[in-house]
Amino acid sequence: MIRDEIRILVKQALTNAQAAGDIPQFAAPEVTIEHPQRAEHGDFSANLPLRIQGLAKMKAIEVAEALRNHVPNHTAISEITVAPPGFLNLYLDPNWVTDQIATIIDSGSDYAATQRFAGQRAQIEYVSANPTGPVHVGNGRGAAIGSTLANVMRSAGYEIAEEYYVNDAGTQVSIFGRTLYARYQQLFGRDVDIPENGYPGEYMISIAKAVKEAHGDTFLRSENEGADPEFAQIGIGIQIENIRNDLKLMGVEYDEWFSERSLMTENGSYDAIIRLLRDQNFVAERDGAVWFTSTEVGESKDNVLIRSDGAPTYYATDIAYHYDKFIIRNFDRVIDIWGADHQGHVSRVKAGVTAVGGEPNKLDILLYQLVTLKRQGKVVILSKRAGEIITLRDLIDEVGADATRFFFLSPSANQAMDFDLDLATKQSDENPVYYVQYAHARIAGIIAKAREEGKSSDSANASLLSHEAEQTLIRKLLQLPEVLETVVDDLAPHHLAHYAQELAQAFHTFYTQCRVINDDESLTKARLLLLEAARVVLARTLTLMGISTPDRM
RNA sequence: GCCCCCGUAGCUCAGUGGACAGAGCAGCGGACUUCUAAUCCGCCGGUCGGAGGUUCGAAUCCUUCCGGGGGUGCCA
Repeated sequence: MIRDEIRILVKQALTNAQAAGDIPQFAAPEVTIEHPQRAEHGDFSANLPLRIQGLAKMKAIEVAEALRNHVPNHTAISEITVAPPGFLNLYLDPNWVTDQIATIIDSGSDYAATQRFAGQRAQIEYVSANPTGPVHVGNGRGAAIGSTLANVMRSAGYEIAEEYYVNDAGTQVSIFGRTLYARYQQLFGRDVDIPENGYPGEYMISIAKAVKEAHGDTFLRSENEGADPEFAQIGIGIQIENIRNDLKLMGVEYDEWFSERSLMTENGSYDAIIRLLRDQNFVAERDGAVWFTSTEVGESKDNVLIRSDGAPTYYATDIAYHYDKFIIRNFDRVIDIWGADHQGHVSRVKAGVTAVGGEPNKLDILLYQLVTLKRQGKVVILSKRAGEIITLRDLIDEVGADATRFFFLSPSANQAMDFDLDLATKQSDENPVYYVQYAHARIAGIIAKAREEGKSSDSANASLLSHEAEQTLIRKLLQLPEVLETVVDDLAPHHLAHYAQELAQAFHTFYTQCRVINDDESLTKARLLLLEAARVVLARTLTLMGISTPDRM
């Protein structure tokens, strides 16, 4: 990308200036190139002179002058200026800019893809909500972040496995099973109550009905007997299918639904990590429970692996799961995306991973802050225990999948988020996602009309595109590679949502100021060419976000 | 108590070492005989929570205080 080329030019300028004796010798720091806020400061700027003025024992402005004289020629750069207190400002050549349109169109749906991480396998685990109930709104945020990050990382060359960890073992599942069995018995006329800490939601009745439909009274036992152990798993299976369908509404589909139970059966990772921890004397028995003495590896406290009732904790199976990710499947990189309510779990999972032979620096745990729903300015309480919960499916029904994803994607992950249902529904015309999609629809409309009129971009002369709005739009198109790099390096997909709005804005401004189909045949051709490039980049941006690209609205 | 996240325009948020701090919404004023007005243009709006410090330069880094959220289970 052009920013990288400019970075090399500036670095070379320093080397040249030092070789020429205009700047003293010293080791060059990392060169950073940025976009100045103000257009009169150029397309790119380097603050290197300010950074090295101390090393050079020169005034920054003099360093800048010396550097400017030694920047190698490059077809993309038409002018370099020095600005106080010591910036080097670089201006793109308008003809080089218009030449890039063809490159963008040629790349098509691969535009801004790179091979930066080619050959590396990364696993991204996200949502992983308990299969004991519906996915709620907060899980939707994880879904939007995770699937977008997966898309963008794939475009950077990673081979990505998207995965949902199914907590189909443990305490919550047995409570689920007991609740479901009570509902199941009720369907056969028995007067039983759901357990005290059970799941009161209506959906449990639906699952019970589904079991009854598929299996009849097969699972009905005598009154004072508990349910068949398999019964809960059948219910869990049904609920997983519901979750899969709900997430699919948002365009989220996984490569793997990984069963927690399997770790303790055919997978074997659970036994493996217990053995590994024992072999290293990281295990102690206290109060009838088995503990990981994680204080020995720097944790603030020890953690239980096996409860006094013999059941493994979530923590133990999570270590086993990560053992599977790192040791069995040997991923080069693992990214877990969790809600901030799991924040206390981060450090001890890393400690566990380290203790069983994984490399904690290959594990990134991306936390997103919690989502609160607001309706009529009031917070809607979200709880599986409360009678009325708003599920992800409800939200998508109300708001639509595209707006849901865009809303979840817009704020940075570590910003707590209010999802204003009134804004997202009643005032949906003002929703930014429509602004972006409308730009795409407008482009599609013009291209279709041009085709009807027999006009095309064949043998267009792009250098005619000298209008300020045209140049601004093309320069914005050229920024997508930079945005994607930031998204991957910072694990911050929200930048894509902001870029999408900036891109749409550049287009709408162009649309207003520059009529595409006009009396000047060669200008029409050139602008149609620009439209094709804009469509490529806009579609690419929306597709990476998992948002549709309507041709009309 | 301790740990994590946040505090930027009336509201929702970008910006996390650079130039005069930005956008959307809201408010005010303009622009449709034109390829979609779900649009565009202009105006208004800020002690970047407070105070110290580091730096040529701080919304950004450090310290401390205040305020909001989350965590601190033999739940997940």
